[in-house]
This record gives sequence, structure tokens and C-alpha cells, in this order.
Amino acid sequence: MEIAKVIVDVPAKSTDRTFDYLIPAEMRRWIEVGSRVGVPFGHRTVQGFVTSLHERQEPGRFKLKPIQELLDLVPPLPPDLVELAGWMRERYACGEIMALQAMIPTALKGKAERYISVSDTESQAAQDGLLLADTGMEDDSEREIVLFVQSRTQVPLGQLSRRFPEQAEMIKSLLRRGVLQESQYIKDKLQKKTLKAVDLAVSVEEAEAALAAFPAKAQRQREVLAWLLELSPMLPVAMKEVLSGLQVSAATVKSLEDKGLVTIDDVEVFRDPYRGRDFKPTAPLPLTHEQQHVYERVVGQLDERTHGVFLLHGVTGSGKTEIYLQTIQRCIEQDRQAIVLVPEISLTPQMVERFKGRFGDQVAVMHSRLSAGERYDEWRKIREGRVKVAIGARSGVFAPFKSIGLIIIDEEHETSYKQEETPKYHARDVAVKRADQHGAVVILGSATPSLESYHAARSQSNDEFAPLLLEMHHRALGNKLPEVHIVDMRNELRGNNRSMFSRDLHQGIAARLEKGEQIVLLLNRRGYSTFVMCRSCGYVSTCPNCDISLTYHQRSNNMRCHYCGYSEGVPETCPECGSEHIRYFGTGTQRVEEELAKLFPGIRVIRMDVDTTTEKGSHEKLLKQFRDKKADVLLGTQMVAKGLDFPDVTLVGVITADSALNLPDFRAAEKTFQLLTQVAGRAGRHQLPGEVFVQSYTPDHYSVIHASRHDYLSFVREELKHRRVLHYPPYCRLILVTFTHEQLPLLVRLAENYTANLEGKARQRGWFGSLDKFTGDVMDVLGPVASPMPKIKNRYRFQCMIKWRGNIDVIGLAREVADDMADAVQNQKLLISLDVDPQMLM
DNA sequence: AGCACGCCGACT
DNA sequence: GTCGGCGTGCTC
Repeated sequence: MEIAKVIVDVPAKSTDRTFDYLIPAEMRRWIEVGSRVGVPFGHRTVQGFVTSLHERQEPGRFKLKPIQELLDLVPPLPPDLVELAGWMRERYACGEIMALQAMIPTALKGKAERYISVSDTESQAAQDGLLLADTGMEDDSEREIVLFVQSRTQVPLGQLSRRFPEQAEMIKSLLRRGVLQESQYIKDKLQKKTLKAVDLAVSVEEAEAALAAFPAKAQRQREVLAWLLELSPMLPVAMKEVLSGLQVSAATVKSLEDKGLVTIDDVEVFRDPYRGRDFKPTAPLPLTHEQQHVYERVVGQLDERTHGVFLLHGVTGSGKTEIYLQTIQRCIEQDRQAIVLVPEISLTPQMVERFKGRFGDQVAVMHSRLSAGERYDEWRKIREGRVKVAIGARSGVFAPFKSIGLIIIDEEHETSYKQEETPKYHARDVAVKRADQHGAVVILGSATPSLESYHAARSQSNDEFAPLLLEMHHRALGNKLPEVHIVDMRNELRGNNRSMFSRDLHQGIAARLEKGEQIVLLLNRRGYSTFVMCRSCGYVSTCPNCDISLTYHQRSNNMRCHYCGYSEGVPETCPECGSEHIRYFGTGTQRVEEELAKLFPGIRVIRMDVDTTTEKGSHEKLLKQFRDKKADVLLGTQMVAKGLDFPDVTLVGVITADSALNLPDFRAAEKTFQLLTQVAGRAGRHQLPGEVFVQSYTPDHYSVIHASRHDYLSFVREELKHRRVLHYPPYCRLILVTFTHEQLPLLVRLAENYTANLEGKARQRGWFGSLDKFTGDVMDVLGPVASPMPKIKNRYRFQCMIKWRGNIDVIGLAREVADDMADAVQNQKLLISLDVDPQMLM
């Protein structure tokens, strides 16, 4: 194999194809499909991925460039992932390189670094005994530069220009004249984690002697040395510990090093985020009848070793996790590996503990809280076959296992499985595709399956997947689902209760406090203000670049834009009218916390929201405190609704059930139903019976009512009716096309242009029409209109929505029209982005 | 995305 | 007369 086709790391439309390279003879044994390479590309070196190998050069092409370097001995991508990237390119209308990059840890995203060395002819001359001066070097500083470079063989360009900041011109001239030469190598972002470690450089006896003879005035150094001697059997010790243990500065230790008494070394630390933690081993639990039935169906499919998808609809507490664990066990016994995807937010220590407890160190865990290096290490465990199970959020679907037997997607309905940045993939769909490649089984688990999945299971008509529906209606421990009361908040207002707690919820909390039982309070975050508003004139601080309201950040005590990061101070008086009645409202949860403290003096509250969980491990700490009953109330946003299991929680309160219902999103009802069902499931999971209060301003809404009755089926029936009438998924598919440009009038024209072109081409193919009037294969375009976020980072935004159904390549067409336009329109400042199957319509 | 090539304004 | 502005075109 002499030729490699390579996808280069240049994210542009015109480079979204393979480029051919010669494989140098010495690399032939090592280059494989999936290899990461450095290749010359134009006038620079870029990273790329080998996607196929070929015997010889295609005729008609003149001289190919050779691959410059091979970046890893083992290709970071197995061939099935390379193939999957090609599939993603079509499915999500993204650049293939974007798909490939999404599959590997960011630590492996290399960039070319420029190095300077003395040119070959020049070194040859030096070897031949000629002086550098003979080659026309007249200036002393020129000579200094060349000698500097020569003395260290190769110097990164950045380092050289830092060393000779005034001589940039001279360096350029030396390069031009060929005295110095430049080469580029790909350098990984990864830095190995090291720790400064201090050790004695001499024997204990010598050190003691040195200590005795120490100059009296170097008191601090004496202390350090004495301390090190005391610790001598346990050396080396981390520099950090020396500094904090003795309250000395690094300079003190450094002086000891200069004296030759101690050494300070960089020691590589192996990162294990769960190091030092004991996981209680757990044995498989006996299964209930329902569980047994589900287990047998899945295992039957596993044993066939063929592809199959199951939608596991089980009420909260029905024991889905135990099914996951036992089917994974079977999968491992077949010598295949398993991937478990969970939403980021519920990738809690509780969850990890259960898997680590059952499978021990055969488990790799990947989540966003890990540092880049930690993630890379976990990823390597998978790639090198040292683990059998990978648990992770969305991107875990790319775990580079050799032979996958099972992919589990827990809380299948969660929107976090859809990546909002390019590549805008949905982990559920990717999982199904990947399982198909491997002949593997997929389990989609949820108490509230997405309408897409449920409908696909019921109608068996989806092209991409038609899961088999498995249901569990009962809780594994036999206890009942909690009783849910809907509280009509309009009555509270009429009853002159202006508090955010209804009288019922108030009483409920008081009762639990008395009995020493625990409470979970959920605040549906949206709808609560975190912005500054003037009460006199209604002024709201907005971002000058993006036209959206600025959010108040407590930590930095300033106002910040979510989209572009712009920040400014908190205004004291209103910039518009000068009024002093300008107020910010703390985050929603803060307000609730304050009110709780007022109503129930002495109440112990743990607040969990973005403000209190940014620090690493804080999430875990807070939950542990609550579990240890250090608090009466766990108060939080969405993150308290998912997957938590506390035996003493008997009351769940939802402060505002319906704040999401007013959002302009066709999934608003579905999301409300899911959230209410999930949070209700936190109550009464063990011996004590649970009770739930749902406060609502729209208590008659079907999502609230069906959630209160734990009636998924009725909700789905009603919701599907709406979707069918309004032509929304699952009765059609959507593509959201967003256009951005600095100039509004031009943007509008171009967006209209796009929809017209798209419509024209669709007509030619006989696809165009209203979804109302036509059955079967059809597509329609809505818009263009201004985006809900009409301006971000000084760029205006317009969008149009494509609705379509059937077996027609609308994705390909939408992309084609976008590409044609970008070609035709001279103005490159127009950006068109496609979101296939969007989750957020904002 | 870079980076070089190429064709028009303000300076030694 | 040149230095350098950034429009546009290419990268195996």
C-alpha cells in the first residue's frame, strides 16, 4: 500500500474531501485506516486522518507529497469509527473532519508547531571546518542567533523570537538566505500531568551533617531540611506538601537544590479520577417477573449476536439500572464490550458507584468534569482493551471498543444527547448506527420515552430504527408511586398568598421537618429572572453585541452575556432614567432559599445550581451531605430531578411546574411532562411513602394532569394528536437552517434567496408541497424569519425551517443548495448552518 | 482555516 | 518610486 487518502484538519467546505498522499516506505507497516498523521498541505503542515489505503497512485495525478509524520503507533480510530464519520457527514450535513474530531479526546487535537534549525548545507559547512562567518555573516548578533539555534539543534519559532525579541527581521533574513531553515511538526495539546517532587540529593547521614553545619541565618532552609530528614523513609514528597506543611516558599526549597542537598523533579502522575476510592462490590439482585421478562428478551437478542433495538419503558424505580447491569454482565461474558450513555447531569457518583461496584476496574468513566488529561487516560483504557465497560455522556457513544455487544442509553428522552455544536449529532441515532455496524443490541431506557422513540416502536415505521417496546409498570421494591397533588397557584393569589409557597406545600414542609424526613424542591429555572431590571422604566441591561439580556453572576458580581462572554459591572442606578429602583434578582434558587429561611427559621437547605456546583467534586459533596442528613431540603434546578435515590425523601415540591410551557417550542408540553414525572419519582422510593406537590398556574394542562397521574400513555396519545395536526415530529422531520451575516438587509435577501432556490429544486424533483395536502414523500419550507436570538456577536441571524417526511434526500438537497449559494455569493461573510433534527428551536 | 499571490493608496 | 492594505484562490 503506497497511497493513503487523508481527511485534513481544515474545517472548510472546499477541503471536506480526501487528499492523496504517498506513504514513505518506512511508514508502510504502521499506517492504517484511522491513523493520525501530519501532512504537508499548501504551505504548512496539518493534522489529518487516514480514511483508506490504496495500492498505487490514480493515473493522471502528478507527483504526490509524502506523509510527513505518523502521530501515534496505534491508530486512535478503529476502522468502524472512520466509516461512521462518513455516515455522520451525510446524516448531519457536517464536515467529515468535524465528525472525526468529535470521536477522539481533545488532547489528541494536534496543531503544527514551527521549528527553526540551522540549514543542512550550513551544518555541513560547519562540519567541513568552515566558519559560520565564511558564509557571509557579518553581524555579531546574526552569529549569536545561529550559534544559539545550532547549540540546541531545533528551536520552536516562538521560543526563538522570545529569546531575540528585537531581531525578528534578522531571523527572517537568515531564513530567506537559507542559513536557517524552518520545519513544522504536529504537537499534541496533551501535556502529561506532572508533579514537582522533592527528594534528598544526598544520603541521610550527609544531610544530617549538612544540617548541623548550616548557616544560622538560613532558618527556613534548616526547617525544610530537618522536615525532609524526618520524612526520609517516605521520600520523595510532593512540593505542594512541603510548601503547605511548612509555610515556606518555593524559593527556599530551590536554594536547597542549588546547594545540592535536595532534588526537585517533575514526576509523571498517572491520573485516575477515582483513585483511592473504595467501591463496595455488589452482587446481582434477584429480578422481579417484569425485570426477568425484559432481561430474557434482551439476552436472547444478545445471544443471537445480531443488531436489535429495545425501547425499555419502565416507571421510575422499576429497576432499569439492574437490567443494565445484568445484561452488561452477559455481554462481557460473550467477550464483547458495552457502552452506557447517561445524560451529563445524571452522571452522578451514585451512578458511577453502581457500575464500579459491579464491574470494578473494568469500567472507564468519561464526563465533562474530567480534565483533558484524565479523559485521555480513560479513553486509552478503552482503546487498549483494558476495560470492558464505558460509561459516559453523549460523546461516550464513540468509545473505541473493538467489538461492541451492547449500547445502553439511559434517560433516552434527554435533550442533552443532541449536540448543539457542529457536528450536531444525536447520540441515540449514532448509537443505533454504531450498534448496527457491530451487530450489537441497543437498549433505550426511560420512564418517559421521547415521542420519537415511542412512536417508532408503536408504528414500526421509522426508517432509521424501529425499536421493540418492553415495559415495566411496577416499582422493583413493590412500593407505590407517590401521590401527586396539583396546587392551583391562581387560587393562592386569590387567597392573598403572595409567597412562592402554596399553603399546602408550606404545611407539607412543616410536617416533614417535624418528623425529620427529607424534602426535595425543584425550581424550573426558566421564567425566573437573573437579569437587572429598572422598576421605574423597565430598562433591562442587554448585550451590545447580541441583543439579549445580560445575566447576573454572583461569583464575579457582574453582568455577563451567555453568548459572547461580554461583561460589565452591575449598574447602581438606571442608565436610562437615573432611577435608583434598579434591582437584580438573585438566581431563582437563591430567592427560594431566602424565602425558606424566612418561613422556617433554622431550616437546613442545600442549594444545587450552576453557582454552587462549578467546582470540581462539589456536586458530589452536596449530595453526600444530603444523604448524610446534614440538611432537610435539597433545593435545585433540573439537576435534582434526575436519577437520585434518597431513602428518606418523602416530599417533593415543584415550585413552578409550567414555566417551560410558555416557551415557543413544540416540545414544551413533552418537556414539562418529563420533568414532572422524573421529579415525582424521587419521592418515597423506599419504605416511607412519598408525596408530591406540583404548583402550577395552568393546572388544567394535559401535561400537568397526566404527569400527576403517572399516566404516560394518556399523555402520549394527547400529545401525538397535537403533533399530527400541526405536522411536527414524529410525524415529520425538521431541518433548521440558520443564516448569519453582519449586514441585515443583505442577510434577509440571501436567506430569501436560499429558500427560493431550495423550493425551486424541490419542485423540480417533485418533492415540494404542503404536508397538509400531500401524503407520502414531501417537503415544505417555512420562513425565512429572524431567529429567536436575532443577533449574536454582532452578526444578525435569520432562519428557515424545512419540514419533510418520506424516503427523499432532503438533507442532501439542503446542503447542496447551501454550498451552491456559498459558491455563487461572492460575499464569504455569509454563514449557513444546518441543524438536522433540531432539539432547540431557539 | 491559513497562507501567498496580487493589485491599489500613503509614505520614505 | 516602495510598503503594505486585505480581496480571492488553493491546498494531494
